[in-house]
Amino acid sequence: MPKRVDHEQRRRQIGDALLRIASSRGLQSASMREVAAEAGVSLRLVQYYFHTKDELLLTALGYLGEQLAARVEARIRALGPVTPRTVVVGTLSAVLPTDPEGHQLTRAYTGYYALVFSEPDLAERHGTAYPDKLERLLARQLRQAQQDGDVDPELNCDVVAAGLLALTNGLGSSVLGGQRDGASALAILTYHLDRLFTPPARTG
Amino acid sequence: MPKRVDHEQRRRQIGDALLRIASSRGLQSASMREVAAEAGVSLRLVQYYFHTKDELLLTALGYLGEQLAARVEARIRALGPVTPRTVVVGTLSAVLPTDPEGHQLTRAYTGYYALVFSEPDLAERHGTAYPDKLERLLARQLRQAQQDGDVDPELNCDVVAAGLLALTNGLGSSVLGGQRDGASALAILTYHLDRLFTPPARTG
DNA sequence: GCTTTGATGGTACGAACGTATCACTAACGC
DNA sequence: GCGTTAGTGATACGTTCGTACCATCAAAGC
Repeated sequence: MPKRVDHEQRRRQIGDALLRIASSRGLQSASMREVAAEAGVSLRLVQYYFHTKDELLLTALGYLGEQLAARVEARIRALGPVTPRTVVVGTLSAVLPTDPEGHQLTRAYTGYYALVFSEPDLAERHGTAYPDKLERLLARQLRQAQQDGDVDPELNCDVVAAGLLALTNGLGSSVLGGQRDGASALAILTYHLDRLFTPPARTG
Repeated sequence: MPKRVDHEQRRRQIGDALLRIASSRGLQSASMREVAAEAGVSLRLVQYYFHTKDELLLTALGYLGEQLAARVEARIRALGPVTPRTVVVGTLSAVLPTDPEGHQLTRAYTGYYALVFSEPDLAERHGTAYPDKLERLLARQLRQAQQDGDVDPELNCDVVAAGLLALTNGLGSSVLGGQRDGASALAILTYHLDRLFTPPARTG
């Protein structure tokens, strides 16, 4: 055997190069040759570690998911004590492209989202359950907040959670589309979250 | 001169073929050859009426905008008397993929949205002001509703309008992604609109 | 009636893509 | 120490793309 190279490290290096391209020039500019150049390796190397392009795309998508999960977790922890409100705010604000990392994540995810339309079978080989899980987590936190008296008990948590996630995704799209910047998107999200987490002022 | 053909009609025929492909197989499957086949004409014809592919894409995007505007207008009229509420509900529900036409529109728009990431100069040659105009229209209607006493006067209409549009776009994306169907997306939108258009129950 | 010109068909060209093939290098097993 | 094999390089193949080129046909102008 030859040089004994760490395969996982090499795969990460190449997968990260793909994600970098996806967030800068767009995912569909991420050809095998472009990825190889970005990673500083030869085209053959990319083929060697990923037998096909679909395998590369799927693997990189996995890395992207890990990145996002770590970002969400870091956000929540940075918000101090873990309460339903901090979990919801942290999760949603982490998804928003408010900083370069968020921008990169959103851009890459959008690229994958668009890719599914042309290659629907790609989604089947990858658990698309991620948004569903996020939605259920948000709904659970909202129900807890209701019990804590921080959210109007008459609200339908499932519907509100779905709405919050859709709102955040829509805001992210508008930022990527250049319609507004990350700060104002975050302000809009915060406005709605503040309204949500204020108990109904029944005394006027 | 030869057959004296109606150019505008031919351009529509070809542009509509592109939009059909965009909503069925995805916009990036809409090659010049595919469009020609879908329109039932030769590749040369497509080149004749659209000197370049960008011109075809831009023209078809214009047709798409007209289609959406007509749909929005029809929705509002179908809701009966023109009030701020019917305008807001009609506009947002028209954008949602609740029926085949809405599905087609959303799919095509999503394709264009994704295209802008790889060809940013394409957006510059096309007034991207459409979402902004929609947002301002919604904000105006909300302010009117506030004056009519149908909406909490303490709400920030600009922020709420932006939120509603983002919510609707996010819901549309989730439908296209197969996460939920158009009916439940409409239910979520309606839930939030109902909450918005109910004056604050200050009397409990 | 011939010529000009708008409309159309067929096909070729160069580039980029994903993938496959062939050749070579260097380290480990025995 | 030498053959086996993991790792790497260069390049070729077939396809698809946008676009360009050449030929043809038919209607209008004089």
